[in-house]
Amino acid sequence: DCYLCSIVHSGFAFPDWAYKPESSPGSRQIQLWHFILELLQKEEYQGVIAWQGDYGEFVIKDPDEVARLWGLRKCKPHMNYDKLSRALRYYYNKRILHKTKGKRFTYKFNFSKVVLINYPILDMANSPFFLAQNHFNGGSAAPDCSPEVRLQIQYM
DNA sequence: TACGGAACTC
DNA sequence: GAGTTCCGTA
Repeated sequence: DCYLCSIVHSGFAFPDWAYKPESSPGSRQIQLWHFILELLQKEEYQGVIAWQGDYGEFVIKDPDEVARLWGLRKCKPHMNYDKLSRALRYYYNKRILHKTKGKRFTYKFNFSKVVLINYPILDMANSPFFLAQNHFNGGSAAPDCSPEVRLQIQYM
């Protein structure tokens, strides 16, 4: 881990506010991208789904298993990767996710969008802080941080 | 494998 | 609104 990552890991936990399910009051049901982040957060699923490559990029290493777990959560015993991936594709227009072309089973989160969904008042796109953070991301201060660590740093 | 329309459900 | 199911297309 890089220096900043180790500080963040030792001092703070990743804030739930970045993706808490309660913040979508309209639909009580768990959202797929919440579920994906949930799996990504737990080390026991690293053989199934894991952060890999660019910031926000993750690979579904075992599509059948991810689909099975998702089906379990939603009580949809006939869930499969074909159906799950259709749901992921609906996130493209919403700008929550996009596909990493050429890389099999690889998608990428748009984290500024993910935070905006839960905390629209932050309106990062129009804040000077967002611009400063962009500059920060361009630098080499935190080259090896996972997206959640990067998010954490943005709000330190 | 990956995409996106269409009908359907909750 | 957020998927689920099914399917034609590349």
